[in-house]
Amino acid sequence: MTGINDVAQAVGLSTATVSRALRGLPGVSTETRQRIEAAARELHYVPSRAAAGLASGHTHDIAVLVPYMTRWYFASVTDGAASVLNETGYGMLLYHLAGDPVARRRLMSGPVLRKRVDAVLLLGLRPTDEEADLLRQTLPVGLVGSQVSGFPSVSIDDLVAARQATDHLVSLGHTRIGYIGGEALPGYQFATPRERRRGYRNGLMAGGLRHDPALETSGQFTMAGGAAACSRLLALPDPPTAIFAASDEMAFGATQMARERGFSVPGDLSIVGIDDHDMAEHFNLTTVRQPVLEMGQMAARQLLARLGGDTSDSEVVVDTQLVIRGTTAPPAASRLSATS
Amino acid sequence: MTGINDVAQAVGLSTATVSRALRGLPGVSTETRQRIEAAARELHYVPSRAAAGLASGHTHDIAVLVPYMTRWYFASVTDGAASVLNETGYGMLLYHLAGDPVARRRLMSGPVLRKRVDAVLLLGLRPTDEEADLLRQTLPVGLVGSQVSGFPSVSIDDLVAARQATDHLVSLGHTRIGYIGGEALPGYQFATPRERRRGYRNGLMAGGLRHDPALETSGQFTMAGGAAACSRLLALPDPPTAIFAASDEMAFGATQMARERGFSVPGDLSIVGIDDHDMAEHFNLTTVRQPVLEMGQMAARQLLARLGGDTSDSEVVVDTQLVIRGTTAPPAASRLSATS
DNA sequence: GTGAAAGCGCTAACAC
DNA sequence: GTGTTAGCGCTTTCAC
Repeated sequence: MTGINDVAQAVGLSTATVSRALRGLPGVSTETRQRIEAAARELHYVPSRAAAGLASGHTHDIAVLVPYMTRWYFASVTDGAASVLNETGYGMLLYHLAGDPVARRRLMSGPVLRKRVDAVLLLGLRPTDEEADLLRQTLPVGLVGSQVSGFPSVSIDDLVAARQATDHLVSLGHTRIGYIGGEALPGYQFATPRERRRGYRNGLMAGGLRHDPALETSGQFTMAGGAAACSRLLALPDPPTAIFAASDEMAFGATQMARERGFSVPGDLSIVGIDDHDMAEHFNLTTVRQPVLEMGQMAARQLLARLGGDTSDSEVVVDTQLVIRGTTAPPAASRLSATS
Repeated sequence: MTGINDVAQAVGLSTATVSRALRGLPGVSTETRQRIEAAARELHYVPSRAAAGLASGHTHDIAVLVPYMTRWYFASVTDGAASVLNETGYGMLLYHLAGDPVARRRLMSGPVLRKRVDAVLLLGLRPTDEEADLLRQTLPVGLVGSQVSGFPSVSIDDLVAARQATDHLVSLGHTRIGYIGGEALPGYQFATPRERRRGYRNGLMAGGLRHDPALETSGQFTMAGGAAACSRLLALPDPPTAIFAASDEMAFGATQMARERGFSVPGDLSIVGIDDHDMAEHFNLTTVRQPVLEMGQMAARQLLARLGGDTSDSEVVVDTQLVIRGTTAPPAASRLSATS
């Protein structure tokens, strides 16, 4: 394996100059720099990360911690982050923080990550206060999908997004609007499920509608869960004419289940989701779009900027947008009265 | 940050002994080992990977290269690999080899990876002959989803899987069987699309059926693509009574499209996929199951075994299994004649 | 603008 | 069973 020494000898300069030249540091004449770059390319020189890291204290790696790997949202954010990290020469170490709280504690508790990466990106996960304190002192941390003061983050306003969905249904004239939500992973306090439910309730209130607890159900953020939840709602004595599902995957399940039960969507039942999932267009689903891939990219850039010395503590809240497709319409009753 | 020296001083031993003890190497008395472990824990000692790597030549990191991050198959394999890697103390460096062939070349071409990781896992990707030669000489390489002689791999037999699906339809009595396939990413020669199509054709032949090129179409391995492909097939003058889709995601799209067009599934049209996707049960889809998560785990273990000195060159082919659910049935015609 | 030299924090021979 | 001693291949002062 060719090392920095080989390059230095090839051009008849010191390793110090080669190091500076190759990293784009100032204090190297243009001509020298070019000679060095040429030689490095010629020799297929690739610096050793271990050596560079040991000497400089920087690993050029970023850890990304995810609670789920196969859910579209997390895979997409990860994808976005990976693209900018890889482009800028950073490695992305991916950790799946599944059920195991021991692993989480070990990872989150300072030294492990500190010795391994330059920064951490938490997707969806909300650090506990204790973890927040620990991390804050050891590493730059970025959040996606949740906001914690003192940490840079990229997220949507879940309350607003839920309002956009609910308001849409209200404005169509629906008065019995069901909700399919879900719980945070035990031990992982996402704020998202809570906020979206709050948005739903606020939306009802703003529309002058009564909040009926029977219309609130859980779909566990999965398609099958959404279907089951929809099934329960439709079996109610006085079923809803519209459903707001807190994620597109649940909305897909709900839509399909409704049709399977003989309900027309949106004829008998309107359904709106959140995400604008890859498959949402295919399902012709009305939803509230969040730019997931871009959020991953932004978060990565934000973190890199921090590593570059930027100290601005930005908590970016990106806009969500109602995308009206074919699963929402005025309730049957109002259409009848409109035509009568 | 506490280093190995601090631990050594705390117990009054040399760093060499501490290093041996903490890595579980032989030649340390049990009592000493325990004292060292206690001290290390007490001091929250975490070894520096950079230093260890520089000294030993091992990074304890594994690179995982994927062509798509958000597709269920790849996310699941990655998930499986991550779980075993993380458990064993290895880091998983994830690289998204999207469209960019330059990035691919750079990564695949020896030194970059060699200086960075102990081994590489290629998901779905098939190295070109040139890449294969380069990689073989620099690093242990594992493959998932494709087989290349000389590399350990974990895959299914795509030909067999496709036969299982096709044979199922044939045995139900279908004689006009459509195929929804797809192409490999340009520049990424997966064998999978080709093999599955071959299995389809072989299955027809084995069933004594004529192969009609008009019944073969592409769904690009996406749900929307599968829907479009189904639409095309159903618009044919003499449409198929059954469709084999080379992936569940395409099968989902096809199923939904068929129903949207007023076809009953499986009444008028049977549909079978491959994968046993998370959502397959929800769609009640008949499919050929491959144990995706487990394949990721196996591949990771295989690679770790290699790093541990195991030289057996195993090309594991895991069994696939027909899972009969509710989207396949005998063709309408045969049922009519059966009751008449 | 360039070079010399001292580490970074471990591991691996080799000695005892 | 344990200690000593060289490095691993870079980066980083500090000189010049």
